[in-house]
Amino acid sequence: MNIGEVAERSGVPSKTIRYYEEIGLVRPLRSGNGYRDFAAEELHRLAFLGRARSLGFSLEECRTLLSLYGDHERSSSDVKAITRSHLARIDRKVSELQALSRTLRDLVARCHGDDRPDCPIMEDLAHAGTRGCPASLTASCTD
Amino acid sequence: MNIGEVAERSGVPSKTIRYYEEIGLVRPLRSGNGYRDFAAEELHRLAFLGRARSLGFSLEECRTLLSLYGDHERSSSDVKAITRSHLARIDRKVSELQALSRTLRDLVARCHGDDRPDCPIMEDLAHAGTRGCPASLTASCTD
DNA sequence: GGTAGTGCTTCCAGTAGATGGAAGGTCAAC
DNA sequence: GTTGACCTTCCATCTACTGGAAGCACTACC
Repeated sequence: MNIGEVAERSGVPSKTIRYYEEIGLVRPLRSGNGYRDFAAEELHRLAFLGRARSLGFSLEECRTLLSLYGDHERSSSDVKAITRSHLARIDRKVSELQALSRTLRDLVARCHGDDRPDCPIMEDLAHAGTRGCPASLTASCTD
Repeated sequence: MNIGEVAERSGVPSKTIRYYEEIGLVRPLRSGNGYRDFAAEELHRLAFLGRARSLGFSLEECRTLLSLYGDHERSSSDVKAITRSHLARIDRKVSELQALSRTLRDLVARCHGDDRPDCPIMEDLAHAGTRGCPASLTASCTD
C-alpha cells in the first residue's frame, strides 16, 4: 500500500506519516521504486496513532502505547497509568483555562467597548502589579 | 536600566526580553558599551507584555494591544474585540479539553488496571473506526 | 596591574508536532 | 512522448521561548 492510500484509510496525512517514520513511530518497507510500502499492520499502527493523538496523548506517550499495543504480555495497569496521568494533565489545563476565562470574562464585562480610550482591560494590563502579575513587579508597580 | 534589572522588575526573563526585542515588541536604546538601556517606558511595556502573556494572549495579539496601549486616541471597542475573540478561543479550548477529559475518564473507569493484557483503553485506540476516529478510517475498521 | 566573578553581548541549536513548498523521480493513461 | 497524479528528499516555517557556548564589559579586591 502506498502512502496516499494509507493516509486516506488511517486519516493521518502523508506529511505526518513521513514525519512519524522519521521519528521512528512507524517503519514501512520500501518498494523497488523507493516508494514506502505499508503492510496492514503499519496501517493499524497509524490508525492507532491517529486516535491516540486525537485523545491528546503526546507522541512520546504514543510511542509507549504503541509498544504496549504490540506486547501481548502487557499489563493493563501500564496502559491505565499512562492514561491517568494524561487525564490529570488535561484536568489541570482545564482548570488553568477556566481561571483565565473567568478573568477575561470579567474584564470584557467591565469594558464599555465604545470609541473612548478608557478601558478596564488596558488598565489591568498596564497596572498588573497589584494582582496576578509576577511578584517581582509588585514593588515597582505601586508608583 | 540594564536588562537584568528590567527582567527582575518586569518579571520577564532576560532571554525573553532579548527575544521580544528581536521580534520588535520592545526597542531599548543602547549604551556606549553595547548594553541595552531600558527607559521607564520600556519597562512598562515589558510588564504589560508579561501580564498579557499570562492572560494567554498570543504575541501577535500583544503586539496589537501594545500599539493600542500607546495610542491615546484608541477606542476601547478595539481592545474589547481582541479580548472577546481571545476569550472565545479559550472557551472553545476548554470545551475540547472537557470532552477529552470525559472520554479519558470513562476509559480509565472501565480499565481494570491489573496484570492482564485486556484493556478497554487499548481497544478504543485499536478499533477507533466506529467512533471518533477520522471518517475515512471507518470503512477499513469494520473488518 | 592582574584577576576573579558577575553580567552583558551575539549566535546557534533545540523544544512539539507538524505543515508547506521546491526540485525532481515514477507510473499509468492516452 | 507527454500530461498529470503520485511519490521522493530536503529545507524552511510556525509559537514562544530556552539553553548553552564564546567572548566582551564592569566592579572589586589584592
